[in-house]
Amino acid sequence: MSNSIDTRQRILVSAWELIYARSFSDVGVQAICHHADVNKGSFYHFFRSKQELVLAVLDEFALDFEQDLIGQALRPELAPLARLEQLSELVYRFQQAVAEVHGQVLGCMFGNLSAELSSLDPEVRRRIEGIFDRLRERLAETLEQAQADASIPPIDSRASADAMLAYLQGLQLLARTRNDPELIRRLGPAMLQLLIAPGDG
Amino acid sequence: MSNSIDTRQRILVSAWELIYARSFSDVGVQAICHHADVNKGSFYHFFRSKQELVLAVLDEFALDFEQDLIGQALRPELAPLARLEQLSELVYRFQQAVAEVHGQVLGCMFGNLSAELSSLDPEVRRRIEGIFDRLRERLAETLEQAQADASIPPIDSRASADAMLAYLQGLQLLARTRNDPELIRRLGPAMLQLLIAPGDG
DNA sequence: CTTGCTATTGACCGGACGGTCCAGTATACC
DNA sequence: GGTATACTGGACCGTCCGGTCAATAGCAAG
Repeated sequence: MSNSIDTRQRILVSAWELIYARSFSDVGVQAICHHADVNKGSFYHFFRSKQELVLAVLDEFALDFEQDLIGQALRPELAPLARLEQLSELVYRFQQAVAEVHGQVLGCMFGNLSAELSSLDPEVRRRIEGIFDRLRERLAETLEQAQADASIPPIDSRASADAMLAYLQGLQLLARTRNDPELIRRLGPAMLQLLIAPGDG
Repeated sequence: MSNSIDTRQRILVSAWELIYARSFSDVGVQAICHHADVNKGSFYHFFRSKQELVLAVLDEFALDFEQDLIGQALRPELAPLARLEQLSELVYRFQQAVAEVHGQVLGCMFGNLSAELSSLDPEVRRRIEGIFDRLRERLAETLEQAQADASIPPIDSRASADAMLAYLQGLQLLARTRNDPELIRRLGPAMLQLLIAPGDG
């Protein structure tokens, strides 16, 4: 039992690592099993299909991801705007570390999967949409707090959060395309300029 | 001879359409041939491999893409900032039209391919990097003209162009993930707020 | 009419794919 | 101990993959 949970977890971690480094289509079930030191029969004991696996991977690591984000950037003890600066810095450091390990900037796992699979698998698309929605809400809360203490003028916080989310995604995609994490360091802070005036939404 | 050029072109167009609607990995050579009404042997007469095909597709449609962009948005008769607004509007209209035809927002072909293949095929990554670089230069020129007529304060035009490019990519990716083209219409214009001060680059 | 090149056909290849099956093993509860 | 259940091992399946090949057709030049 304790071993079986571990097996399932090893599969999830292996899938995450391989798919992030390559792509969903490029990584076969066989390769995931081999990397996790598990047999195919076990794989299909825990997951009905490859598509169900990727859904489980998304659920699993979206949680970790949000925890990291809240723990390291969106910390309540920081001033609201400082949290956003910290977020951009965190994205940079993460991409930079990934690039050192893999020899390639890999961008955002969720963004990559969305680009690859959104038009092929509606369920995958919806999961990633959910992840982005929750992140948007966190950003919007932060922006509302910044408005409350008058650090920024009144804005449409949801729209602004969307703009910032899009910008961060775009930066990571561009950094991946250029294979240059420094782009994020230089341009990330401009995220704070993406405040959207309220009204016409 | 005239027929053979046509065959090659049909393959390119089919590949473009299918890969854009699905993904590179999901579309087989067989499917492309069938869609183009061409035999596999002919395919491999014109292209050494599937990877060479995708490079040819990128070269072919990057040109069309730039022509469209210059013809419809970056028109010299418009004021510099109006060109940028037009660009965002053009992106919106394109994604909206695609969504109507396909029933799904598909985002930017180049961004999608970069997300899927950048870590798998360095040559593909480099091509898309080149496409983005040329677009960046166009944006930077426009921003310099806006500075020249004092529409905007002095900025780092290359950095600002990168930021705007990233933002547009991010918007398209988010629109794809949400399957909602209206996001681009609402948030696109904020692109103009992404001016990066000169100096610390 | 022949030569030579380009374009086309479609059968064919080995291998990898996602997925199935089931016998065997470990574990937990009675 | 017995028995149900969760898990593992690994052979096996049909299908599709990217890619090859030899034969052929079309055509221009001599």
